[in-house]
Amino acid sequence: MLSNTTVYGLRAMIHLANSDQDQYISISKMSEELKISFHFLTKILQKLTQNNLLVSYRGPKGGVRLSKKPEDISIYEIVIILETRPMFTECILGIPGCEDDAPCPLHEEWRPLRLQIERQFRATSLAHLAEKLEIFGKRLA
Amino acid sequence: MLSNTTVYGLRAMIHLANSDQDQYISISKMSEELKISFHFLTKILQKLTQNNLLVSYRGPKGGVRLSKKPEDISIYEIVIILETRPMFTECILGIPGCEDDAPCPLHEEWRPLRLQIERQFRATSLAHLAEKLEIFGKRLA
DNA sequence: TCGTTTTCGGATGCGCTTATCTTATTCAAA
DNA sequence: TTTGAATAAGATAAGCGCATCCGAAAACGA
Repeated sequence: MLSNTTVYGLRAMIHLANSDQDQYISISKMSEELKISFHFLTKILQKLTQNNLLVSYRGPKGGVRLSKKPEDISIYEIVIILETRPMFTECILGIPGCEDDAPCPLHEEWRPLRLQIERQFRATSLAHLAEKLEIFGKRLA
Repeated sequence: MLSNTTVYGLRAMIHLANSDQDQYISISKMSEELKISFHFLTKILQKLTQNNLLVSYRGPKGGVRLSKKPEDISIYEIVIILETRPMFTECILGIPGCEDDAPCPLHEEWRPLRLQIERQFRATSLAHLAEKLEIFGKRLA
């Protein structure tokens, strides 16, 4: 469903939303806590930084932090940046040009499901997920 | 969402449901009409044959045909056979051991969506899709 | 100014799915 | 019985996402 890259990015973002917003969090520390390869996580967070979801800072005491409040970041934004395929628009049979007025046989069944997934992703904020992490002790690794 | 293998398998099965059930359909002919590599399609249909969704016949006038009526084959069955990942049960954050009583932060949001996808896939038969193909002239390639 | 810490970004290697190729086997018709 | 048509199955290559590595640049502290 989601690529590894996206999954790692989501976990890292949830972790950041659950950390102190006023300081930069070191990528190496995060990679240890989330059990994600440091170099790989660096690559992923770079992409999120380039797309203005994160602010980075180099040097001692450096790291990354969220560019806006966790309430204002949806997991939809993260997925769109990290996922290479257009998962919220593509045809489930992979047929080029499949649209509402030129649909594949599965189009009518798939479209509402796809839309519902998109709505849920848009409606789910990092703050919401971080809160669950706090209250219910849910896991990221 | 679905692998290429599964997508090709689905298209071929819909095509078969839309063909004469009383004769074997040649894989080479099908590969031409669906614009799928012959050798690759062969591999996919072999797997469907091994899992008793198709019956094959070698030699002249050979090919494959559906093992039961198109009404009795759901796309769920096809996906389960061809998809390597357990897409109807796996955690969307890829966290091992994520379950109802040990959920990841996204678990509660994802579970109902996943279930709905599964229900839709179980409820959609090849006959239903083939009918659309007939009546509305929907495309497979 | 120098050394240390940390992110940045390009280059490289690995592994799995995808795709192709080749040989064997089966069956029907002439 | 021979020949050709067709699937079966294993071996092999290509492509891409995954993962790693390394040097460069930036920032801080001494």
